[in-house]
Amino acid sequence: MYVTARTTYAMRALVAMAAAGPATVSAPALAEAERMPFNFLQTVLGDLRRARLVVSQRGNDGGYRLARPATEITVGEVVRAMDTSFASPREEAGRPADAAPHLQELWHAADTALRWVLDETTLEDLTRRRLPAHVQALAGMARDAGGPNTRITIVKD
Amino acid sequence: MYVTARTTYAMRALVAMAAAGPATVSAPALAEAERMPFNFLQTVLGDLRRARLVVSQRGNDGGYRLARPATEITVGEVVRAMDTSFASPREEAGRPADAAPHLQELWHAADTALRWVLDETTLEDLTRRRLPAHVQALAGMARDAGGPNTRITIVKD
DNA sequence: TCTAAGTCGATCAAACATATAGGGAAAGTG
DNA sequence: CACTTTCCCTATATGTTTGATCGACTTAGA
Repeated sequence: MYVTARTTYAMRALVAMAAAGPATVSAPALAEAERMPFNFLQTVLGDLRRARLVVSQRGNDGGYRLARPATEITVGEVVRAMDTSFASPREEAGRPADAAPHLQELWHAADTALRWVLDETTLEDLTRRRLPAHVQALAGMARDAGGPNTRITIVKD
Repeated sequence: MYVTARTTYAMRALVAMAAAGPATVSAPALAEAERMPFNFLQTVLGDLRRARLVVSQRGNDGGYRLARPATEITVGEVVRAMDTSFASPREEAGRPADAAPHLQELWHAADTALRWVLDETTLEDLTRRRLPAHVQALAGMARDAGGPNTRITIVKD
């Protein structure tokens, strides 16, 4: 229940591409700018390409760029593409337990809450540094909550 | 980014205990009722005990019971106690990336959204089968969303 | 043709998730 | 006390994921 390094690397690379506009950005340039291990970043970029979130250009002056406008790529989409834990073999394990029939409903609610944030924030929002209003509000709540309580942390980066 | 089997086993066991009221429930009884692998459940119950969410009683007619009223134990608390992925070595990896300074804020918002669901639902809510209003609303959204879109699935069970 | 750059696949160690097994310790019961 | 029930702890096994590295191959442009 956390965002993996893979995913944050992917997000950072994508935001960098969004910032570069229509120009291609080479993998070495991305690794340099974001201080990511180059070889690892390459495999991440390969995943992004196969997920059709970016397109690549080989040869001299090649590199990567977004496959679609930054306004049309949501964070949720990226997370789903990168995080292999989705639809994992663990998924189909249990039948709905008799003693806790409402657990399903609760997990669905949590799922929806998460999508409410991640599927409504685009790469453009991140580059323009203007998150959707409700996302900003939630982030504000997190800041103000104060106390050093343990928390559910899907936070990463 | 999914709820582990450990956590759902824990939740199911806890809901069963909440339903049993002040009486103790033995590990074999829980394993039977919930169809969980007995040996594995034992290690889960040990974790719950060390997290002081349940208390145990040995000997004849012993077993486990909630350490506090079901109204005072939230799902978020249980998830935090069970999911070892929190505060993992992955946590401290990266400094806030230059190119994506708002990513942090976004993850915080997602975190808050999740807690908004999980920290406001208690074991009592689950046994009484009456989830908080906003949680019900979110669950409803999930049902109505319809389409066979891929989704962020922290759903498990 | 030369070469910079992306592409692909193999490999690897460490951690984690999901179990299974078994021996020991404690708390009641007869 | 002996006995049973039940919890307690630790070790082992297996498969998957994560994070990372390396090297050989292919493509596109100068």
